[in-house]
Amino acid sequence: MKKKVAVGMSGGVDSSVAAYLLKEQGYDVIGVTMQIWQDEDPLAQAENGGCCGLSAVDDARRVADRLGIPYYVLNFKREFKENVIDYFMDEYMHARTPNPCIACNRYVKWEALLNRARELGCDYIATGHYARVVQLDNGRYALKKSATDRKDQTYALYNLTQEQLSHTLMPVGEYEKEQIREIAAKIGLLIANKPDSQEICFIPDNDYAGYIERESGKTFPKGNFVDLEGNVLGTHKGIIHYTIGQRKGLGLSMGSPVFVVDIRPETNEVVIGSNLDTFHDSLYASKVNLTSIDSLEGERKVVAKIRYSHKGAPCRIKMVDEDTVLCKFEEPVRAITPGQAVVFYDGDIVLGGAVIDRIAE
RNA sequence: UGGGGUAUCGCCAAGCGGUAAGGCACAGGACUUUGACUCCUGCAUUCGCUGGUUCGAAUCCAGCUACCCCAG
Repeated sequence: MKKKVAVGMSGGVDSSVAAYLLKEQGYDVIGVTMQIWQDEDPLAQAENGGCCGLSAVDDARRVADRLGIPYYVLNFKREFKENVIDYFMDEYMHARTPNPCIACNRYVKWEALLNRARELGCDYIATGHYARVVQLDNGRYALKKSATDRKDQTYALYNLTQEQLSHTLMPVGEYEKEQIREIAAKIGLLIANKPDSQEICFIPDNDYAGYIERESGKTFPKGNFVDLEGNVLGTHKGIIHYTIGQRKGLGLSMGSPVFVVDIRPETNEVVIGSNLDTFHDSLYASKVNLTSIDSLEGERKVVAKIRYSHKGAPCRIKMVDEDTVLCKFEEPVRAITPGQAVVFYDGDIVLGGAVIDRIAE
């Protein structure tokens, strides 16, 4: 009996080719698109081209027809609202910087989709991510970096559970992006040259601060920009507009570039410093999720990424209490940002990750 | 209202008679399944105002205006 797999199809190249590859590999494939957008206005939807996009359904359905697989649109609006949008807004309101894609992956693309897929009789779910899942000698399922250094999405997937990983297929992780586009073109998919998704999919105009104000109905008071000595440098637009390491949009003309080095919600201050002031060499992170190992004992040397596009930096990690890990870098890293994930790598394998709480001294 | 000084892009600032540097900010683009960072491009036909000298002035001269400092 063929194993049955539900492929999350966004209408993009990667997930479309993923469906094709799985079919070629002999799986019983069904295509599904997760309906997560909140706005029913077709005009607003047409604008949205991201991974969760709105041209998504048309494109995905066309691909499914082409591949000859069943296709369904599943409604995950509630799950997306509760686990991604609400979390996103709440983090910014607490002067932290969320990563909505990580939350979406864990709770919507995997948790919710896997449950629904099982109801449809599926053994696995699959996506078009550039990452691989492997089972290690210790029996655990781990994420492995994609075959190409140029595009690897394991960072955004670190928070998946063992249960989720054990029912996950990511065939695209074995290929280069160019190869995927070539395959798409070869099998006659119209979306072969569709641009990669980018930016926050549920905020089409990219004005996330305006979005938070509209959706929450709250306003966020102006406050002071201050330097590290406490001198007032100007007025900021409200704390939700800023993140650590930010340069643009401050409107501060200091003669040399200046950056956000801290955000203090208790005094409504945004602290400004030089580029050098954004570097620190250790951090505390909590909500630890381990993938390749059962538990983290003692100190361990790993490479850590502190944001999606970070190349990674060598460091030593150890647990300091039940759910907090201390990470000490060999060299200072730029803009350690509360709310962002820190993901630990042992070679190509994701050891685990956690959410950054604060800089450690 | 006696004397001295300064007035160049939103901010800082080169320029010193030969036809407006640069930095910051800002805008647009690239990059990017988060926010950022980074990179690329753009950004004063005009130099407080009005006259004058000169082939030619932001640069010299005169008057006016504004601000600053010292004397009051």
